[in-house]
Amino acid sequence: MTEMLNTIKVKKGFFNIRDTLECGQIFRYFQKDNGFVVISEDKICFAYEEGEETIIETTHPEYFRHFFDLERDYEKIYREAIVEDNVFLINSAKSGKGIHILNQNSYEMLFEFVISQNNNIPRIKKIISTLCERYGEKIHSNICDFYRFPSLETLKGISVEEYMGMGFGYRGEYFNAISNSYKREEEIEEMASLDEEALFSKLISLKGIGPKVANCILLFGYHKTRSFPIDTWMMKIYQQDFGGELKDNKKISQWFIDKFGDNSGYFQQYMFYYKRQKERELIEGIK
DNA sequence: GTCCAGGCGTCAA
DNA sequence: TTGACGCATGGA
Repeated sequence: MTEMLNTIKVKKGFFNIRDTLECGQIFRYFQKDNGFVVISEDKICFAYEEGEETIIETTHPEYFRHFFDLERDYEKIYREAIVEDNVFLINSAKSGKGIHILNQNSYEMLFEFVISQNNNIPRIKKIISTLCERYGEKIHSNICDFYRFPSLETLKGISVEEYMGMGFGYRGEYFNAISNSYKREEEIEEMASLDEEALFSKLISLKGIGPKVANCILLFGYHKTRSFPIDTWMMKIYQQDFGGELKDNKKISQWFIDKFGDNSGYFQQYMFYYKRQKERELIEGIK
């Protein structure tokens, strides 16, 4: 059942595929040849740059047009960032203006970001791909065969020991507890109708989800942009580049949301990515 | 070997 | 309410 590969073409000005994928919002992608393979639900695409355009090849063009958030005016967001009164934000926006916030599956985001806590990105990706290969449905496609993220029913059947065997560490307990606290996978999708506050409190009531992970799920799983994840990197930014003195992560997050409103999530992502890039450059410079 | 990672739960004070 | 601590694991 091979279907036709369709092609989406996007102007590169305010869409950069590498920055969008590498800015820490997605774990299910990898480099191949001159581009990137991206997996979501039971769908896959291959994206690469050619001249002034980004080309996305897929049998599900409508899905990935929305997935990459191509309908939104990112130039507007960028323009609103560069008139803010903070030089670090302005530099971040100039550097990362091609970042889009993806529209990912909220069920997958919820579980994947539980793995992210106190963990590094390469390792998060590795754990997720092991989980999918071992327990996910195999999907065939013209781009390459891949494995779907395991269903809720499947997750319920995985023991803590099996999670440990995949490198989950103590997060295995959380997967066990959270998967058993839902009856149907759709319950997680359906929470999209809640407002930020209600959704946030539902999420942090789950074992293993605190304010940081909840904010990531709000932003990356539900596209609620009035959210602002505070991790170790954003804490550095808050202290070093905004002169912040609050200690409580929840309060710091709220402080940024009060400042940036509906742009919070986008600006957060510009800055997170930029800070990590600068750090890497610094390390490269020392070598 | 040591430090740290897109933190959180627990338990004292 | 806040602060300290332990937690599994592997990347750098």
